[in-house]
Amino acid sequence: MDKDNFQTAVTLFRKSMDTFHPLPDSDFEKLVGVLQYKKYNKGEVILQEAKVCRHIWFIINGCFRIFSVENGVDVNVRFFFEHSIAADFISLRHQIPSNFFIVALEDTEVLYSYKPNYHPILNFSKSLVTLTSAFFATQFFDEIEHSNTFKLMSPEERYNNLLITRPKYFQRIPLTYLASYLGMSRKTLTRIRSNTN
Amino acid sequence: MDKDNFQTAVTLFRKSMDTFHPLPDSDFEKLVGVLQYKKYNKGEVILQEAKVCRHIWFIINGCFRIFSVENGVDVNVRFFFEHSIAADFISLRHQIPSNFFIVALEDTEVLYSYKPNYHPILNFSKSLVTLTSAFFATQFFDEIEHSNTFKLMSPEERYNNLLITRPKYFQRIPLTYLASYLGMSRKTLTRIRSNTN
DNA sequence: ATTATTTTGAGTCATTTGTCTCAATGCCTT
DNA sequence: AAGGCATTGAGACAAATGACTCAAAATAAT
Repeated sequence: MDKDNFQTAVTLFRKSMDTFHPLPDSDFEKLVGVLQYKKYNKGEVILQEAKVCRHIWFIINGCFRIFSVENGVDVNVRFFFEHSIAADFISLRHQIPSNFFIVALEDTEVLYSYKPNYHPILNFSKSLVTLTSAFFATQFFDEIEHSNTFKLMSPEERYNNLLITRPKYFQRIPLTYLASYLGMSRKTLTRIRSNTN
Repeated sequence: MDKDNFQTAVTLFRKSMDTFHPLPDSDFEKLVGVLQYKKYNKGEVILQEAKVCRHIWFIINGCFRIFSVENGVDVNVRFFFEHSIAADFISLRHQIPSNFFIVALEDTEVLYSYKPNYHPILNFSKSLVTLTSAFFATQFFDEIEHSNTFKLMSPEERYNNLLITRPKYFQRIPLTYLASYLGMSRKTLTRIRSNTN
């Protein structure tokens, strides 16, 4: 039943938000008021390139990938797993057309919200602003670490680093997709794996 | 006179903070209360590798580079110019030893602050939290764009992209340093610039 | 279970990139 | 002005990476 799914999802959502900053019940309830529950099938398109990203998704279970198509080839720039917040953040923030597709990599359950609905709420209380700030800070630090890998590490080191820091990626993301995420061709990734294995 | 320098710097600092979020005078004054003025000479070490980053710097004029030394070679991961906020943000946030050096690339004037002094203030009012949030959001978006270049672009495209988006870098940063920032060897950068093989 | 589709590993060959090196140039200091 | 250091461009060669390809293996669909 979808109502049950929604309640379970909201519980998970709160637990996840608490890791950024614990909210008073009243603030959290305001947020919940603008959330909706939805299921996507594997392969379903969540955001189309050239469209403006107007929603934000919290993933209950499953996975999204965000990628752009360069000369007919998918270049995956990021993956979103359960308990994380997904969007094209740049398109979402500035309400400009996205350069990317977002597609479900697995059957995926989400809570999602429409920007005109949730955005005013994020500015409602100091707690909610603090939550948002902690979210962006965390994302920023992750992204620094990620972009540093391209300067500090060889392809093989990036591979080994990902194996250690994100082992889940190798269980759930096809190597073809991981290659572009690691900034190398599939051939290079295969070479690294056959030397290391 | 240093007192004049401080006042000029504070005016510039306020203008810069306003681009994130305009603060009430009382909030801004609280911030100013924990700021100090300082000049660094070109080549001066601001942060030592393995030390914890306990300060944050606002650059009035000049430039810092942040880099790590890999097998005796500097790998520059980022540059900080005037009107921007510099630190090893990860070391600063978690108060863990830094993997990087920060060194002045030019004679540089800064306002700076000690974390135990400024940190409580950033949580003092909703406006200050909003400012912080806007800062992290901006940094996050910039870092996404930057890390995407390594997946979406060839070395030559990254070079041309930087030429367009950050022309200042080419006027003030030696090519040797830019090469590592662009994730390529100096030889490759030279080849691209002379368009030979 | 059978068929279709996706994913993967690997071979060949061309291209790109890196390492090491040296000399020319430019900049800073005295 | 002269000497010293930093920066740059480039040659020679080796190593790494990518494009194209095919077949085997794994997965999904009927």
